[in-house]
Amino acid sequence: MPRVTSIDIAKLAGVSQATVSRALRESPLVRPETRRRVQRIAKENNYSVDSAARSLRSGDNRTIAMLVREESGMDSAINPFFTSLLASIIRAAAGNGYDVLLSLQQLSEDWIADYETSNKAAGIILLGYGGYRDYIRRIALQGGAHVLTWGPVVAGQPGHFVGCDNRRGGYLATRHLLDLGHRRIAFIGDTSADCPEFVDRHRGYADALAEAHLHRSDALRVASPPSVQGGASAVRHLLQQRCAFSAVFCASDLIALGAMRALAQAQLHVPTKVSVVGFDDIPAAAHTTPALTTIRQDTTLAGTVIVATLLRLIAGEAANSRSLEPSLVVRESTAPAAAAATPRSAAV
Amino acid sequence: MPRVTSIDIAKLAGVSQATVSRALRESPLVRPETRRRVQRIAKENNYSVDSAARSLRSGDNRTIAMLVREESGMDSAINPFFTSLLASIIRAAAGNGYDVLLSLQQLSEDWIADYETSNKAAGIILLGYGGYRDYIRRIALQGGAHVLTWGPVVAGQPGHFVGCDNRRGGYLATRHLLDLGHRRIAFIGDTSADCPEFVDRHRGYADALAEAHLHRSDALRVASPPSVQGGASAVRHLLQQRCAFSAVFCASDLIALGAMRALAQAQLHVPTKVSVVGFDDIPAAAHTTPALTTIRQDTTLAGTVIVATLLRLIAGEAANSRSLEPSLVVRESTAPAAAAATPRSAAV
DNA sequence: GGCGACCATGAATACGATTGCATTCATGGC
DNA sequence: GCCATGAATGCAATCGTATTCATGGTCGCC
Repeated sequence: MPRVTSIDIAKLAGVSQATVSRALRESPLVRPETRRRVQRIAKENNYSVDSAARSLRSGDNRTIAMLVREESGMDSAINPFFTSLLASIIRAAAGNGYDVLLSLQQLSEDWIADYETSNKAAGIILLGYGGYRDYIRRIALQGGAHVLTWGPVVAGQPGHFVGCDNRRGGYLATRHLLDLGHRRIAFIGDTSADCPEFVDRHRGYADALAEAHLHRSDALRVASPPSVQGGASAVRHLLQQRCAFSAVFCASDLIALGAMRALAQAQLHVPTKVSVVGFDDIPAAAHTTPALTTIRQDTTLAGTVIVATLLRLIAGEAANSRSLEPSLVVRESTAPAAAAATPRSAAV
Repeated sequence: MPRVTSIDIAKLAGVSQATVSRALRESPLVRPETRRRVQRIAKENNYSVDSAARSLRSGDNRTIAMLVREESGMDSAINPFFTSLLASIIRAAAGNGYDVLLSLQQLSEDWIADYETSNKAAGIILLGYGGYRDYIRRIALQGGAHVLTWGPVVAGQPGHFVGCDNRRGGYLATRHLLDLGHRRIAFIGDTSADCPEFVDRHRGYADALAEAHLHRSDALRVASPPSVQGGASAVRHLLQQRCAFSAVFCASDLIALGAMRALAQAQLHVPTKVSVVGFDDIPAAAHTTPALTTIRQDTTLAGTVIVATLLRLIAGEAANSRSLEPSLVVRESTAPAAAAATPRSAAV
């Protein structure tokens, strides 16, 4: 069956096609009575404006594209933190009348062209591309596209960013452990440039240690991919090294989940023997046993800010990068340090 | 800056706009040499075809819309099983040259119109709408839209479905527990019409019990929302009732997570005191302590089948609903029944 | 050498809506 | 009684691309 067009509606309503268009866009130019009649007839005939035609003619596009980086090593699942963020972004976008196009393809030289240049989307959100500074810088300097990246805000860096204040988060986590009396606090997470978030979290960790006049030991710092497996093997590594520690700050909740699992397998009870703090506050964090103490990133707020900032960019207005404040959520995985019991003695 | 159009490229290449269009679409009508030159110039000038114009003129649309139902009670997170499915669908769609528009809005009378009638998408995938049979039936009978629903396949039901054979899954789970010697096996999950998946899983459970000539006790069946909290309170309820059981079949992994948590809190060790089986095989299932034995739904396959079926629908070809085979994944949360130790005696 | 076949290209049009401009009609002021 | 005013509507020109039809040139073949 052929598509119903505004011309058909015009005929049925006994008005011109122009009037139909105006009536459906709530234009004050058309008499309220006429407007309602046209709208009624349109609805009765199951008509709705062709978005391609509208977009072509009016030149405005009501969709934004979102590119989520796939952890190559991970099983096909999307990082749960991104899932929350993604949901919140979609909601915020919908609230502003925007649709969201979701893609998981690798960020490539052509990606921007494929989406914004081809007018599929009015703007682009990048999730998980914190490590692609150079690429993002190039795009930003080249101009022409509206790109917003979720990631650390660095002064002077070209491009637009919304992210969490990871350094502050790392500080809060470590400070919490220090306040509980812990002195030998391990840090698990990859601090290579691939993930600048983790670098900042480690900085916050170092800040807190320095503030407490504690020496930071390299033996207590274990690189790890941001996955459950990564966290588990990092803890195993730590135990093998027979390196004493009473607390672990994990650079992400997934790592923390793995760490808790490995600790349990080594008969090191959390939190009595070892305290664990994560980062992100993914939904699962509240449901582990024991429930995970962690640094919360408010994804609802983040989604709102991300969308608001991107829309400002699209509208051609000035938009600042913005760093969001994380907060400490104390649950069951942390407890005061027991003076005597060091993991070394407890470890097999 | 004004948009670069195919006319600009035509001028630069010294050919007509028609030739540009043809060259970029790899038309054999244009001489290979010319084609390459045009493509080069297009790339150099950062040009790409305006998708709105292309879609309007050619009448074909390369995006599909995906509507994911939000569990109203849940914290804003998307059900992790749907997350996996969603990722797999996006990948399959991309493999076929389709973009995916993701929406979380409530399914409403206008939703179809908003998306397919307005030509935003060529087809629609519904996730989590298994309970909306009536609505889906109406849409199917009304025709005009290409809708594919993830959910149980029911013979004679209008509309197109791809889903898991939940009854078979329920059977496999229960059968596994029976094989381990369990006789008092609880079922946790909502079996109201809201979630036909769960109804079928319960049927499979009943099948297995009947096959083993066991009497099915209503006391062992606890309704529960499909969430971690739901699973936890269901187990607490069961324990309060002082109803003996040595195994639990949970209608979803999230429920199972909650169940395991509640059992741990009640000092009932899994799997030595109580065995637990879940359903879905979400990523977290492999990382719990103990790791969860569960019924796997192959999301990668599901995504492929969903997209393939929908594309067939869009192409106007006949497409059958299809039921996918689930499989049992044995991990650590199930063990042979200990003849003596019934939870009743162990419960506080 | 002439004629049709064929290949590569260009000119022109249509997709369906938005919107500037023209038009109509009623009204009111002088 | 006539023109200026303004509200409501219609006309027609776009938006950028795909595609049909026409055209010019090349080639093969008798």
